[in-house]
Amino acid sequence: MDAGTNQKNAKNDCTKERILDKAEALFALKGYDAVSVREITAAANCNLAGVNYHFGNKQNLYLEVFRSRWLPHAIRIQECFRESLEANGTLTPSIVVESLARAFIEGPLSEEERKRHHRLISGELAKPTAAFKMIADQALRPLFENLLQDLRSALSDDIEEERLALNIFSVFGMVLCFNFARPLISSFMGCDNDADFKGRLIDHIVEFSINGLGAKSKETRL
Amino acid sequence: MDAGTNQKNAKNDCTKERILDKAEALFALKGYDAVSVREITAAANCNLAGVNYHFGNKQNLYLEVFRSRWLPHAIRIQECFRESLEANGTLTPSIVVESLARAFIEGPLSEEERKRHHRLISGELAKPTAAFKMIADQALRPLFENLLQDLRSALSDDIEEERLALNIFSVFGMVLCFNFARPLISSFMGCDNDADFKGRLIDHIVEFSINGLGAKSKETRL
DNA sequence: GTCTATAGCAGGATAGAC
DNA sequence: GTCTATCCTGCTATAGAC
Repeated sequence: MDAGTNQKNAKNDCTKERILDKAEALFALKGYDAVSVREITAAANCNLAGVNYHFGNKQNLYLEVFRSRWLPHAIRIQECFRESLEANGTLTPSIVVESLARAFIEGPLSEEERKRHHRLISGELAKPTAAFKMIADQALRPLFENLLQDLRSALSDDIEEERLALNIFSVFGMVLCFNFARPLISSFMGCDNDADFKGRLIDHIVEFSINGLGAKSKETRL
Repeated sequence: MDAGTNQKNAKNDCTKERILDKAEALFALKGYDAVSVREITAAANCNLAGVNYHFGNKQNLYLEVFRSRWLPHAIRIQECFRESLEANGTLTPSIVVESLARAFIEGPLSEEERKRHHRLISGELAKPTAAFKMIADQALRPLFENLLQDLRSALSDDIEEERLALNIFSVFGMVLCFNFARPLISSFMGCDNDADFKGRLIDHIVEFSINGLGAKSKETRL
């Protein structure tokens, strides 16, 4: 399928990398406990013992999937977000929200990559494992801190810290939910889950959020 | 712990019910695949064979947990929501949103029940099994259809159907995310996840949503 | 670095006594 | 309806040949 032609793949498309690829796909699809090492090695077309040789045990393989696959994808998404902010120049609330929504819903990843990425994080949010601390420290919290700064300068600066944080989680919650429950949503709404729907989704999130955020900059009560 | 004294428990607090109770708790805590039948029967203080005798197999036990535990809780939450709507008389957007958020975040369930309830549905949203169809048909879709009606009459009635549905998912997404990622959120925000925080969360959701919704009734473009 | 072979154990499920 | 005893499959992990 993936006809990698660069030098890196020529050497790296070895057993270890194939195992990581298949492990990522299977863990995303079925969750840690539902996937066996046998299933992974069979899919990777290598021997059962390969996982223990390269990663020590199944747990470490799972962690390595997050370290070497999930995390780089998260960083690409966040870079896409920041590039969009910089391309726009001034920070307005709607630019921040639209850049964020677009990076996560359309973003730099392929559709398959995006799906795997979100299924992996969904699993960790639902039932955190050792991988959770890593992704919280290295991806989620830095993003949260950046968003705090971005929105603080985009909104009036007398906004209460807690309200600012709740605003971020509201926007982020919408983005996450629309990603992770999108099949349910398009099924209930009776429309296709295609690129056009994604675009309308982003428009909606921006519009909905700006009004929610916007009111905060006008009022000083509480 | 649970000193049930009514007649129903006197007869029903038998092996079958104990298995269901422990299965609900364990499936919520660790997910289907990570829980063994041995673990459940040990917790329920009964024999290993009890699960197969009463439920046929592990899958059916899981389904029965949703049928006999999750679904009744979902119905109690929705009843709480509708009672709140009726107690308020006229349907305004803020009454609909506040009633919804309150029913799901504070609601009629105990803290433990609520936690189990949300962990079970999170697991099904992340990795749907046969239980998903049941809860979608019998709980999620009816709630969605009711909310469509409620909000249509609370907002201007020339609102586009898709926008109405997206509004519902936005509000619902915030409620779900604040439930299911609340430990993460209070950790990032550095505040306790107590009753007072829940109250502020509900206020925030209402305020944020009303501004997001409100704009829709003013504009007719697109 | 990759393989075969296997140890050692935990899983779901069943048969049959009580 | 509950128990014991057991089957058998599938799992992770390891030892050791190549």
